[in-house]
Amino acid sequence: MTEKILHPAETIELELAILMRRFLAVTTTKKIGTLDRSAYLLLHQISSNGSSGVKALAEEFQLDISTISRQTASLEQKGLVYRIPDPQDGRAYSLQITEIGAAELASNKQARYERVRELLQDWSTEDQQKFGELLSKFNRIIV
Amino acid sequence: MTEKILHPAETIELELAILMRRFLAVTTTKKIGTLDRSAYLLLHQISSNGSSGVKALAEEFQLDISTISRQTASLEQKGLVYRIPDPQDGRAYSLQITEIGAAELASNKQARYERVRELLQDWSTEDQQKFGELLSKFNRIIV
DNA sequence: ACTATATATTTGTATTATACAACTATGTAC
DNA sequence: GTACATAGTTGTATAATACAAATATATAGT
Repeated sequence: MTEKILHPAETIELELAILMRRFLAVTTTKKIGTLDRSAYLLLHQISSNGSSGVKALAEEFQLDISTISRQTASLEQKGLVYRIPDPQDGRAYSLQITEIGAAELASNKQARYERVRELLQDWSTEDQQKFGELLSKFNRIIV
Repeated sequence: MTEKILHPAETIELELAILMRRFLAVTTTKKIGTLDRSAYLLLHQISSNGSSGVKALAEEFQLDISTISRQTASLEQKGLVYRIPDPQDGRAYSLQITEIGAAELASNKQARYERVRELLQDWSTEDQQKFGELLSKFNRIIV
């Protein structure tokens, strides 16, 4: 078996594709917790970066405004967020997390965290730290 | 701003979710090359791990057999793979990549690779290598 | 050899996440 | 005040998926 030696970027490209596939499969079927992918990140964003409107969220996640509009409507309908009309602009409003929303987010975060921690149990602390760092760094460049 | 200090696994959990979101957005809209996510990985798998049937591919990717069945049918219809009936079993067959398929795969791989290389241009070689390594390692544990 | 069961694959149907386009309501500029 | 711009919603289409039903072939038990 003559394994071709890959340039790091080739490895990363392929492994990213594989990671996507796996992760997508997992989060589509056996979803961890009660929040789906979009709900989890929306709540996280609203919770940690303060309230914001549909447009800003759409930009943050690079999704269509209509998509975010539906997703936030769903969150609102479930009582996880509520809207505050923008006093300056009658068309706009901003979203804030409710107590229930914050609790849901926290418990989901915990469940996901534990799942990852379990997966990483055999990794050295250095590798865990480095992986976190590099992922963050990578996320900041793929705008 | 009192930033909470995160355990590495918490960072990784969150950054993975963000990565998914971004990557998904990118590969859904501005798709690189002519192959979609599933086609790219299917071709890669068939090309590098030899021919296999729908069932094996479904297991590999943890997707439903019906999903793979449609995806491979689409690949076949585009002339990227062809089927060989299994001589032992009249129900089964295996898939092999065609010349066109191999060419498509190679050019897509190249385009994706270049995109990643561009993104990583400011990273040190060590970080690139380490990131590739850790991604591979992580992929192997999220079965 | 016959019948029941298991297996590989396909096809039908529903769901979900998404984008784009059309629409509504409100704001801004000339 | 009229025209244009903007925030958000709703209608519609598409793609990827899962689950269930169907088809064809294989295997096991009698």
